[in-house]
Amino acid sequence: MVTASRPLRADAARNRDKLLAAATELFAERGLDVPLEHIARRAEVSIGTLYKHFPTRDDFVASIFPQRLAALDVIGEKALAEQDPWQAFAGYLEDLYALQAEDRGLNDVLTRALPDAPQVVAACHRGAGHAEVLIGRALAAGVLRADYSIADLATLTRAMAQVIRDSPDQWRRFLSIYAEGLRA
Amino acid sequence: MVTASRPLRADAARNRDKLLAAATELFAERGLDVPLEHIARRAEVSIGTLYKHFPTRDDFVASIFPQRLAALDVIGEKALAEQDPWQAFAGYLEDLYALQAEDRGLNDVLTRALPDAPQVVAACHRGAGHAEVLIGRALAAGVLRADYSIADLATLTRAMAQVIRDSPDQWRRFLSIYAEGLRA
DNA sequence: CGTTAAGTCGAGGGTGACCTCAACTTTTGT
DNA sequence: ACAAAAGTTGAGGTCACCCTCGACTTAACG
Repeated sequence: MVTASRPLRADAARNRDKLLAAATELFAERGLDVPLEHIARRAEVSIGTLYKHFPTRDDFVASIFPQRLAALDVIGEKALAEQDPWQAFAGYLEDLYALQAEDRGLNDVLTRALPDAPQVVAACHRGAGHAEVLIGRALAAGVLRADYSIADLATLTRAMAQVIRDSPDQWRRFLSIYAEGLRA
Repeated sequence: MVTASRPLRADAARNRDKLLAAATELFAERGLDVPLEHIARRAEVSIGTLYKHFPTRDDFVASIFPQRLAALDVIGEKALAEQDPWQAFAGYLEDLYALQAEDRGLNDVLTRALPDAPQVVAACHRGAGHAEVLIGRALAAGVLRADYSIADLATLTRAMAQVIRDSPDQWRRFLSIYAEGLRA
């Protein structure tokens, strides 16, 4: 079912872009819960227009985060390229949380129940896939505590989300302490 | 300035107790943000009566948490009585977060900006005092990483608050991993 | 140009939380 | 028993957010 609807009218395309830009900024600054009215205001567009283009909050998420989540793949590939299994895993964590720290919206996406946007879900699954390989390698090399699993990483991610929110200058230290506890 | 106001009328005292009971339950179940209307409803009292007795949310907190926070002193004393410095510190953490896990309201109190209730603030300071001694002892014994400080414990507490909320059955595991990273 | 489909606008209705206050009810003290 | 003081009540005002819809505006195309 190809949705080959007529292209947007010029003014509509412009407004859509302004909305997307505003939402991108505000999600990053304030998180996913920012009031939609704020987005409309920053885009200099009426609330009605916002709803025309993006009927639900998830429509914004679905339009914004797939490309943002591409960064997940980048750091995943980077980590897979690293030979030392511990360095690969630890570096991945560092990079992952650096991303979260930069973008409050990403922090929310990775923490809360996923929005029902297939592309977002897919990107997260790919990310989890990378993590699983990295954990597997580190386990095989005997450098990671033997009972570590992807579920622990999910827990850590939520914990880090909180730490990043509360004390953006402390998360690296917190992570490094935790990571010490991880070595075999 | 002694506020020797006349004692409460019988019905008023009864309502005050019902409100306190309801608030205690709901804070523990749902956290500090529970709507005041819910408290009134559970107490079977009108919203106006609630505001008569407790004009602000902090008035509830101030009436409820000092005794709840006495538990902090108990686990603090218990830890100070333990001879092995590592065991004392690690046991304290375990006990502290067990308290948090039992009571969503306590979790909130320990995590968020403190309510401006002097008794609550005082209890938290006493708790921090205990922790400071325990950290000092462990450092002196060389069993705790040399740069650990009370600020790290504050960070950990916020992280644990999140972990407890998201995965109440995982926090012990998470804590034990972190604690591994703490040993000297 | 003029028609018209597409798009924009914002007032306004809905919800849930906060808080107040004037009218009513109950306790208390004499 | 009664008056005054104390307490209770809930309707309703405020606010912030959600979302809709009918009247207006404008780009697109012949």
